[in-house]
Amino acid sequence: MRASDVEIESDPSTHVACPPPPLPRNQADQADMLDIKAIRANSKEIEARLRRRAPDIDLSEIETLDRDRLGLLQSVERLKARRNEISKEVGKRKKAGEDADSLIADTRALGEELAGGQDRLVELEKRIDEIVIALPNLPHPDVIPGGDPSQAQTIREEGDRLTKSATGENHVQIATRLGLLDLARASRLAGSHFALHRGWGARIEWSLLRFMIDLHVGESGYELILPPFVANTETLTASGQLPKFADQVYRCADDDLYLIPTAEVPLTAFHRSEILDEASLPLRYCAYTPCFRREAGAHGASERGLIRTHQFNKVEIYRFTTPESSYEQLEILVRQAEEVVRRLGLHFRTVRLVAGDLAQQAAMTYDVEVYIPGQERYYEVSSISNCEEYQARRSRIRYRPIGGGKARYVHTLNGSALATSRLLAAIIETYARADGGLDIPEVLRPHLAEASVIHPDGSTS
RNA sequence: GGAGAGGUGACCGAGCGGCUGAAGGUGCUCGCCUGCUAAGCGAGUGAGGGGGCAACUCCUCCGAGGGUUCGAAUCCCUCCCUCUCCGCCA
Repeated sequence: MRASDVEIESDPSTHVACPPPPLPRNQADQADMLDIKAIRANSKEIEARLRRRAPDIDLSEIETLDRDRLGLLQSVERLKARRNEISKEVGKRKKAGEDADSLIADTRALGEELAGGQDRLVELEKRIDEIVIALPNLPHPDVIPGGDPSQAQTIREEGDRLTKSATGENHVQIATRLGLLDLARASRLAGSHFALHRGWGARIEWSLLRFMIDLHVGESGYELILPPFVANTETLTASGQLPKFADQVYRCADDDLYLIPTAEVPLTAFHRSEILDEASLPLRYCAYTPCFRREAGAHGASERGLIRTHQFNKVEIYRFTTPESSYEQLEILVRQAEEVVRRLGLHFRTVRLVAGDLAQQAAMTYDVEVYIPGQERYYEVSSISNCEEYQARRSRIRYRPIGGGKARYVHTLNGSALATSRLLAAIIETYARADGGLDIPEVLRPHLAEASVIHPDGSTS
C-alpha cells in the first residue's frame, strides 16, 4: 500500500504572498497545443503566447511553408490514389489472363511524376519539422511574462536565515579544512568545476541521497529507477534538450550518446511510444543519477566550489498524468521537494519563475532555492516543472481514457528532489560550529553510523 | 565480437507479392442473458494525415531507412533492437 500524496503537506500558515494554484488547461482549446495543426488554426494567439517568454518568436515562415506543403500534399495524394486504382485493375486483368501492358505503361509515367512531388514534399516537411521542434513550450497563462527574474513570485519562505557561517568561512574553506572535499585533486583528474568528495564528505553526500530516496520511495510511493547515465539523440530530443541546447551537453565522440544532464531525460523516454491506461495514472518515478552539464559560459566568481559544477548528484521525481490533474500534481511535487529542505533544517524559499526563465520544455516552473549564508544568496536546489504535452508529443506518450475513446497525450512533470551539491554547500555553511567543526543534520545521522559532530581534527562523535 | 532465430494493432499471435489495415484470441465499449459474482451470447473497437457541413472519402503506417515491382507486411540491401548458443569481461 502506498503512502498518500498529501502526507507531507505543510502548514498553510507559513505561506508568503501565495498566488492561487494554477488551473488546468482546457483540452478542447486547440491553442494549448503546440503542433502544426494548432499553429495553422491559431497562429496569432500562439505567437502572442510564445512571445511572453521569447519576444522574437515569429511563426510567419512556418505558416507559409505549411500552406505550400498542404497544396503539394493534395496533388501528391491525388496521384497516389490514381496509381493505386490502376494497380488494382492490373491485378484483376492479370488474374483474368488479360493483357495489362498499356495500364502498366500508364503507371510508370505516373510514378515519375509522383517521385518529383514526393521529394519536394519531404523537403518541405523536413524544414517545417526543424522549425517546430525548436519552438519552446507555451507558458501557462498564470506565468508572469518577460525575462526579469526579479518579477518571480515568491510562494513560500521557511526556516531561519543566517548571515554567515559560524566561523565566517565559506563552504569550500570549511570542507577543505575538514577533509570533506578535495577540489585541487578534482581538477587534476578532470579540470576545474568538478568536485571530489572524500571521507566524511563523501559519506554525507551519500547519506543525503539515501535520505531523499527513502523519503520519496518509502513515504511517498515512487518507484525507484536507476537508468543509464547516457542517452542517444532521439532521447535528448524527446525531452527538449536537443536540438537547441546541444552545446550544453557532453557528447561521446564515437557514439550517438550524450551524458545525461538530468534524470528527466531517461525518465521521459521511459514510456516513449506507449499508450498508457488512464487507471494507472499518475505514474510516479524517482531516479538517482549524476548529472553532467557543460555550463558553457556560465561560471562567475561566486560560483566556485559546489555552487556550479559540471557533474552533480541528483534525485529526481517524475510523473506521467492526465491534463486535468497535472497542475494539482505540480503542487504536490513542489511540496515533496520542499520537504527535503525542510527536514534538513535549511532556510529556503520557493518561487514561481517568470516566462523568460522557463526551460524550453516547461509551461510552468517552481524553483526551490536554498540560502547559502556566506553569500547571503539563494541558490536553486530544485526546479519543478509541468511540461504539459510538450515532451509527451515529442515522445508519443499517450493514454487511453477510462471508458475508451481516442488516445490523448499525457502531461509530464519533473522535479529535482533534490540536487545535492548546493545542498551540501548550504549544510556546511549552516551547520558549521564555532569551534571549527560541523554538526550533522539529524535526519542524516541514521545513515552515518549515528555520528552527530565532525570535529576540527576530523574525528567524529 | 561470432553463429542462429525473430521484431505485425492496447496486448498475444497468424499471414510470407494483388481479394490483408491486416485471420484468430485477449483486453476494452455497448447490448442481451443470468439470485450476486463468475461464465455465456451478439455487435463494435488501430494510429497519423488530407478533403467534405455531414454521411463519407482519399493517402500513409506491419522495428528504421533504402531498393526491386504496375503493385510489398510479404522479395533484396543496410542499420537498430530482442532472444538462444559461443567467446570476452566488471
